[in-house]
Amino acid sequence: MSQYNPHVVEEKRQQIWEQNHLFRATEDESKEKYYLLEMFPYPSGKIHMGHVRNYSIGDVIARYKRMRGFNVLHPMGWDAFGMPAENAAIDRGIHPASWTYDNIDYMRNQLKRLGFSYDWDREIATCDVAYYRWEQWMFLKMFEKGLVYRKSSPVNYCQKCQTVLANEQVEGGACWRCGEEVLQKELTQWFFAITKYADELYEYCDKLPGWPERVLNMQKNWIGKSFGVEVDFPMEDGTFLTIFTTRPDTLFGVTFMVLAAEHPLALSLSRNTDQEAAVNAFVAKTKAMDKSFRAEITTEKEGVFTGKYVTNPLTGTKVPIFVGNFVLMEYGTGAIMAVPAHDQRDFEFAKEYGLPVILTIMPEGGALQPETMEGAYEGDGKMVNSGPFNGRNNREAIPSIIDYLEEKKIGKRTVNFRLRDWGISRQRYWGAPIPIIYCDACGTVPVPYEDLPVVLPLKVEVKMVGKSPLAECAEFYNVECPVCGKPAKRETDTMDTFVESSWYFLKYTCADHNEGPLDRKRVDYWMPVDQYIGGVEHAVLHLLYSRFFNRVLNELGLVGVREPFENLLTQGMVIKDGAKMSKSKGNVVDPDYMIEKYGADTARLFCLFASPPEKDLDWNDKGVEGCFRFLLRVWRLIVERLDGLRDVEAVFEPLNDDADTVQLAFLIHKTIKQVTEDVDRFHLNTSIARIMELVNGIYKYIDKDRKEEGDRRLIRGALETLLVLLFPFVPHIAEELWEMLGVDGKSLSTQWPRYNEKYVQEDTVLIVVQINGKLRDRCEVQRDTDQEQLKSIAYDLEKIKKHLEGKTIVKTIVVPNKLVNIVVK
RNA sequence: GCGAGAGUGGCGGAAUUGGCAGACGCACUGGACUUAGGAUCCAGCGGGCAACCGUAGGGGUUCAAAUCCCCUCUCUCGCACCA
Repeated sequence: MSQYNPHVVEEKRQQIWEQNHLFRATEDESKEKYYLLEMFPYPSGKIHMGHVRNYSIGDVIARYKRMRGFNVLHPMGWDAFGMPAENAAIDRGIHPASWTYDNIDYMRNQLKRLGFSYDWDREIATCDVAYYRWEQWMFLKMFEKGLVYRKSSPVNYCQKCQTVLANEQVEGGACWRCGEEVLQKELTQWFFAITKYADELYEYCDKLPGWPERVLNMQKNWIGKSFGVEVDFPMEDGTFLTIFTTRPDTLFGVTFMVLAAEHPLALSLSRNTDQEAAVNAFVAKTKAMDKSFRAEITTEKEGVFTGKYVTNPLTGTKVPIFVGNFVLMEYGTGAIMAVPAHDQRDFEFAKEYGLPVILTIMPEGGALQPETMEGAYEGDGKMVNSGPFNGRNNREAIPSIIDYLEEKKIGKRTVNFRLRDWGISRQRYWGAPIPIIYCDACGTVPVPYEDLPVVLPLKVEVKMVGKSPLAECAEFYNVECPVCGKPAKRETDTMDTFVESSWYFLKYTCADHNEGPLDRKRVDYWMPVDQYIGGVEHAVLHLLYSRFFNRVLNELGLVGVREPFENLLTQGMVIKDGAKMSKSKGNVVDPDYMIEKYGADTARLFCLFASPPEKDLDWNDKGVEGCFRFLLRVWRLIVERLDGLRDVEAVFEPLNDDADTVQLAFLIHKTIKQVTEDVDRFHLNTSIARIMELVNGIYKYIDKDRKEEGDRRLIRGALETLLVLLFPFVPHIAEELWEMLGVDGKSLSTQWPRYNEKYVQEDTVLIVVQINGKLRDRCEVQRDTDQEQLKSIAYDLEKIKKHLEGKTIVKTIVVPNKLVNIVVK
């Protein structure tokens, strides 16, 4: 009898798959397509368990969908530009390109050894010129449409990575990649106008039922849509100070105004007044303050009077204008109306500077006094001190207040977003060059389409100098102006690597297409992605950028759909000893080691079985061993009985009335049903549990020596079913055993089994008998026994009789085929 | 602070709709086979001698609640002076 040797089995199967190009996808209008995508990895060196998990989940679905008859696209590639390649170059003197391509070779081999069913013919690496040249093309198109622009503004800067970061790449004031504190720097940078799509990106969150609520909330939160009103407060010189507020119901309580230090009026208002020196000093001090410190909620609220006043357009009251450290120039108009009675920040500021507090909302049944308040009242209630709106509920009054403001031309309805444009300039080498030329005479000139690609030069010394290494490469940046022919300079910044990942899913659909950016016909065949699988860490990065980019490409006529990802599954992290697996924590389990010790099938099985895909997975070496043992058990189940089963023809129903035999038939069909339903809703862990139960059931059945022909045929049917169900999860061992069984003319991987309704529902059902909702007994009865009969059966049970002694039956609830509940007093 | 999600045996986790709580696996205990067992097989495995009690805690709805509602606590994640 042959031993289970995963290495031999896996190598053999993988060779066969590769030789036969089994996972190659071709566009075929006659078949229903299914585009399954897992987030592509960064080629950092080796894959980690998070990858194994992500791709194991994906592979189950890919194989399952193929077995269900779908034309499946399941591609893989490399998010190959980025900082670590440069760091390796600096640390070890290896060129980023060779470091990257070596890693890709190694990791591709790892993925192949895990047996994932990718169409490797469509593999892409984003650092290939053939890829990024079309990104440059897209950049130029966006430039023409005004969707990419250059401006000077304060940007996030990581000292350690020596580059600018997008807002989405700053996590709690620190660099998302290295954790270094992020500084603010005034720089001229390129931006993608993602804010033009803010509203649509926000509103479509409600049209993505296939996405996890959590991710949609994070996106909505990030985009930050808020409804309010812009109100013009007249100033003494006849101009207006415009503010944005979501709380027009507190307008009557405004006692002062606050400008951001960066507000254009901050300095000009006090010019040539007594307050000038104080304001100048305050503005200088505030601007110099570290942004993350300034944004700290606990930072004390400070400000200075500008010497000027505005008039409250509703009350006619004169209120002073301050410059304050807690107002953000980036949000709204950079100026606020302050209502200390109903906003805690304003309250603190008012207390500090002795400003009045006017109450405009009274809590239900309350009697707040401005003099005795210890904090702002931010709840709802009845409006007071509010002229015509007195007595109304503040929330309900808001629409009519805004109507009133609009009518009087004091204000207008406005929607404000938190989202900022996406800064994509990176002062780094290993990225796609931005196809722009600066000419003293002609200004900013896009590289002509016929001059694309702007190839990233390989002969560049990579080092950390605070600017792009390309800025030191004269052959690169010295060019002729495409317009006037005079000497000009190339842009030396490269694009954020998130630009590459914003459209890679489109490139897969037509990876070999080089005559243009994308082959619309093939794009439209495959798009949208039916199922996307990846980590939740990209909820507001990649997943938001991609939605934006896809819209732009849709408008450029390159894609038919507006939303790229129909369904999204965010898998949990891999945890060990209470912490995320990571090199720095020293708790990593190396996939190579797992393959070496147990084989790919075991590694995959454990990742799938130990927890449901969307939850964190707690790594457990003993659990891995259990999975290996299970595969051994399956192996033995078949191999030990091969001789007696090889020439038997499978049946999937009992050929005699033997109770055990009938039961086995039921088990087969029930397992098919449950596994199908569970895989369909991504309950992969319970699918595997069901299959384990099937194995246990088969063992139990064959425990009694089954000599009868009919019984043997059913065993054969059970084993075939088992292997087919196992195939998406552990394809190597399943296929190997299938071959050993010698199933003529039937392919394991093309047929997902169907269950027979007849063997899913038994003729008898177990009825639970409760008294006052507590389980007292059970009994087996014929399916669909009528209610009255059920009642009398229940009353007749010994245990029930005992419990009923001396009690009065109030009523009896009968749930057909399920339970009887007797209510007694 | 705001928003979202979660809390079930020693552990990972089951329980489409309110209807047998703890499937499946790990760990553990006992036994069988064995020169040996870290292999395999069999049995047991929430607590309690029991009646009973048990899904973070408290209240409610219901014939019936892990599941629905309210309050409290704890944890995780995201955003955080966003006006």
